[in-house]
Amino acid sequence: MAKTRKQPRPKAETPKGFRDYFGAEVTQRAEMLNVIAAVYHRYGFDALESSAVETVEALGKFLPDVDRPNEGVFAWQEEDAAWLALRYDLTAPLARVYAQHRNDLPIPYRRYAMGPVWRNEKPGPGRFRQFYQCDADTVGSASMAADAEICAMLSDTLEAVGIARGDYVIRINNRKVLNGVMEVAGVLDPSDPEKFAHERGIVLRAIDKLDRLGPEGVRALLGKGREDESGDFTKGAGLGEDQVEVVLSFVLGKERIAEQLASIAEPAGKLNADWEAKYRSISETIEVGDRKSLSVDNQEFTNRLTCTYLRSIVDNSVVGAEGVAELEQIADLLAAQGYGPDRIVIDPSVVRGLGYYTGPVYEAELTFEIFDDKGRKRQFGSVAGGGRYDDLVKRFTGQAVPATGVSIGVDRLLAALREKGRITAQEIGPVVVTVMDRDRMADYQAMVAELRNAGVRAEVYLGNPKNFGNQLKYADRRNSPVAIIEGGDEKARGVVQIKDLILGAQIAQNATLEEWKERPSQFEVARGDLVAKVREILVAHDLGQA
RNA sequence: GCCGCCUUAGCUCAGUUGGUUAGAGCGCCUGAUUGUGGAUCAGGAGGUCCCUGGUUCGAGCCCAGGAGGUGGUACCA
Repeated sequence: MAKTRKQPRPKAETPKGFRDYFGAEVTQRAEMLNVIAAVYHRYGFDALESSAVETVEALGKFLPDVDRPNEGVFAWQEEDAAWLALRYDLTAPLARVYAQHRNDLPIPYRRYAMGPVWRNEKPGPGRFRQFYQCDADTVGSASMAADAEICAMLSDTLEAVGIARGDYVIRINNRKVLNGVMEVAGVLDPSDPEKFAHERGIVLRAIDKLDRLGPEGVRALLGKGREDESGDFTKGAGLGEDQVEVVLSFVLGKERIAEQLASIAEPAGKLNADWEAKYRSISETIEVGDRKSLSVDNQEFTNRLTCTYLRSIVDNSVVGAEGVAELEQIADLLAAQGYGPDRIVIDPSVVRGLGYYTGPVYEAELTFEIFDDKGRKRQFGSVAGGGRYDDLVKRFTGQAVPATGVSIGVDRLLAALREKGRITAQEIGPVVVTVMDRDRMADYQAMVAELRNAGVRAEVYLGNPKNFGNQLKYADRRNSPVAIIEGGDEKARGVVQIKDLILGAQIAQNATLEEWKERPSQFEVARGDLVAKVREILVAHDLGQA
């Protein structure tokens, strides 16, 4: 016989950056998507499910001067030479859908969308190449009310999925204010927008890193550059000291205001008298840094204060002043609905993705502390973000269409809730009906059918029934709450044994072998009472409805 | 992309100046118990020491290159 060449076995592995999701991970995500969608829907947004594949052209991801798409997208070339790609977010597809169907869609068009997106990037801890997003956007409204509404909705959504008020904060900034600051700092010339574009990029990225690098790190990046611990040098924006100071006074606005509140003896020279009078009155009644202790009136005041402060910086810039006015509008609209700075706060250090945003930008951050396996403190970054992008649809239609929206990173949010202990990845298994007599399988199937009809998750043990112990081990591994036993004995007497596995585990914690062998967690009931007893146990463990 | 660290059993990790047959804990399997999971006890299986080459009488250990992982940094529509 000819030797058949052994084919090398394929290695069973998930490609790097991807992962498999099991049991509770899948159901919990689906549940979370439902909760989020329900809030979006309640706010008047319509569902939209668009194609997962887009033309690279529609995504706008062709590299400049090259006929190849941007790395970072999963793309491939069709035989007719067209490039297709997996979507990398849900916003670009929305712009395409809106442009394509605009004659049939209401204006404004409000839609929500959810699903996986793909990015061909270096994966990191908690960063995958496929992940779920859940977006809501309003296309065709330039009103700040649209932006304020998105922020309010984001707040509601986070609380709906189980993030307690005070465990998160939504921070708002405005790209126009940022541009105003750039103008004042001399890195943006309104008459020549292209000039200093490179420097502005560095400045924006530097601001984005305030969290990680601190004020001094940002200062270095704004100036000559910064060397990190590994000796790697990052070139800075090369700003002069005065310029750096302007940007920093902006970015650190939140802290500066707090400082000023703390020391009434050192009022800020730049701020006007009106402001001083107000802050004098509130600084006597609040603990600085403890936002929760502010009364509602004063909370509202915090955002006003920030606006006043920002205006003092960008006073000489037209777009800057416009941006501040927009922020004020949003803050007022939110305050009128009762969303104060304990939930939504104006924070000049928010920059966000830099790309297509043209006005207000928002970011939701979780504020509770979590610890990793090694006990180190870790911070959860942002779990949601968004903003106004008034130019995205224009790429298709040539007409400016204002739009604003938000995107929630569902997987990160889930991970956060798990780490917080709000939900456990452990899934409760089904009730397991054990098989004592192989030829009475029909009896066992009948039991399981009764349980299922009563709405109880249940299954018959389908493995090799020879070793009875293994059946209970199986139930244990499945994290089953209850096991059912009906041997010849019980059958003859018309009863069944019902084993409360959760109670059993609890008893075993500190029971002797003898006590355990007594089987205090096992109950004998009449065959007819099977379903009732099982439900009773489930209810006792808070696992089912009565 | 750049810099550092790491790679030994399913998992977490020991492993002496380079020396015979490479270890532990946990997990897994079997039995004590063919009708009782998680406890206890006894036993057992499980290894390309990341790969390739080099030095050496001899390499898990030393050297070179490569791969993979990880941390930092950069980029991220």
